[in-house]
Amino acid sequence: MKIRTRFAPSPTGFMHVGNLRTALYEYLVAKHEGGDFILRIEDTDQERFVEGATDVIYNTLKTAGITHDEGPDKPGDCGPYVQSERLSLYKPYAEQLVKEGKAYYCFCSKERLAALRESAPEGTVVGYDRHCRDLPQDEIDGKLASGVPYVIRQKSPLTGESTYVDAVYGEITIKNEELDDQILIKEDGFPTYNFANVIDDHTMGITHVVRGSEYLTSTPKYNALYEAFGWEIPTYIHLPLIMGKSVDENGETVVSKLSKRHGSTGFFDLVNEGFLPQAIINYIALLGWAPAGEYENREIFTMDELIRAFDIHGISKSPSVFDYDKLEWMNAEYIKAMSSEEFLSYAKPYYDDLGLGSQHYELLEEMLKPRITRFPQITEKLQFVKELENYSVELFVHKKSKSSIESSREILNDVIPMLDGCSWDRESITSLLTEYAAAKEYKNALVMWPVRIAAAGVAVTPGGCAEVLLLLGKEEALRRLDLGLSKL
RNA sequence: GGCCCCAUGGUCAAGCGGUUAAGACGGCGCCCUCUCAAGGCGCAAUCACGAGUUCGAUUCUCGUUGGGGUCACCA
Repeated sequence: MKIRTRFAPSPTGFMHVGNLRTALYEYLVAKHEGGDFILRIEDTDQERFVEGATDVIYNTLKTAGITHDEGPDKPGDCGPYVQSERLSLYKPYAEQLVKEGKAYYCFCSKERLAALRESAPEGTVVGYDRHCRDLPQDEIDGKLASGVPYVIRQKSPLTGESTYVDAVYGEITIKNEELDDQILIKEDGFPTYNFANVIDDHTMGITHVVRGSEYLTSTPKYNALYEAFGWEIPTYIHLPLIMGKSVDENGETVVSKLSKRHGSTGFFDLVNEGFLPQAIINYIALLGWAPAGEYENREIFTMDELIRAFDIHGISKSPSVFDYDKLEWMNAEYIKAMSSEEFLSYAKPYYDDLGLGSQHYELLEEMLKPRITRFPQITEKLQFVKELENYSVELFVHKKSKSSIESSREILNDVIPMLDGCSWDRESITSLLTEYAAAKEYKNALVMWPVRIAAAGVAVTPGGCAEVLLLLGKEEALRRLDLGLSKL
């Protein structure tokens, strides 16, 4: 049987990396077995409609490289793929259950339910008291006829226990008394998420339900529905949650479900900060899953490799903490592996902003590739090219290279006229400086340091002395060197 | 609070009765070096605790502790 999985986000206008990872695993589970991956939009909550939110979903999947086989924008045999367009479909199913005595009309007002909850003893939580579960038929008919608002509730078993097998967590058993008579159809006639989910998954032929572990305890309710209809229960693959780490007001480190307070958690937030979509995907693929066999210990994966290597048995059961440092490292790995063309395509906007032309591209790539972990860092790393800081003369003093004010003065004084007559290429500049050092019996460091400092005006530059001079151009470089000498 | 799940270094994690308990990120040190990186080499750091089972437990069972999840006319 062909495997079919689905990603069923609700359009909130924001794609959390946790949701993205779920989508990724759903995609991988299907594709590893040559199955289909379906996109379904769950928008039954009328109060939460967000304009343009579905576009965020499409764009995320597209830039993440997760392509669905069927969806609102890719018609298949199970459409429509938007729940709000399937509304007429759900109620008949619920009514069928009512007829069969597996569900019932409930006329309890929201006020009554709220009061019920409030009456619960301190520290406890109570569910619905099943007030309408066994109403006399004539009372039901009367209320229906006079138009009393109602919801349809599922009749959950009152005793015993329900067991199912999850592909990653194994056997899960829940006492039936823990199960509420969940609402299937809301007062507005719309299905609840749980109900629509089951109907859709079944009618769309979903074979493997992949979702977060927060559904572990409510799954028996889903199964009760499948059983009520006599449908085959899908394979469940529950995923461990993604956590974030933060420090509370007492300085204690606390771990909790990943949220905004842990930093950027939206896919596009991360992209805007300079994280590459492939790196993000690669990183989250490894958050909660470990490859085995020939792929064991491998860290860098293309999507095709992920598809080949993915295996349900490698999915972890315990929650994992999102580690921005590791993501950063991985992003750098992707940058280092880029071709020159690709690197340039990402870097060019920053070069343009700094006024660095194409004659510098090769040198810039060499300088930047091992030094940036995200492209936006280019601006800061090369700020010295754009403007010379009003630096302090103390910068010329460097203990390790033995550079001092005096030595710097002498060296700049000697070297400036020489550079003035020097051909402006890396080879020439480097040999001029090293030969000067050799002639004076100075360490290279002693002469390179002051030249670089005078040219850049900052202690840290992404490259050496010659590279800095080259980026500046002869005229500007000499102007800065003269300025530096005048400070000494 | 009831119920469910989880538990290997700071983090991601391999392990699936007998191992010197992998690897990666991060940290630290050394090398390289004009700064910062990158790269190379190396170091520190883990089986939460307590009972069992067993010739032998990180591994199996139970309990404790800790963490997470869940108890909506939200999805």
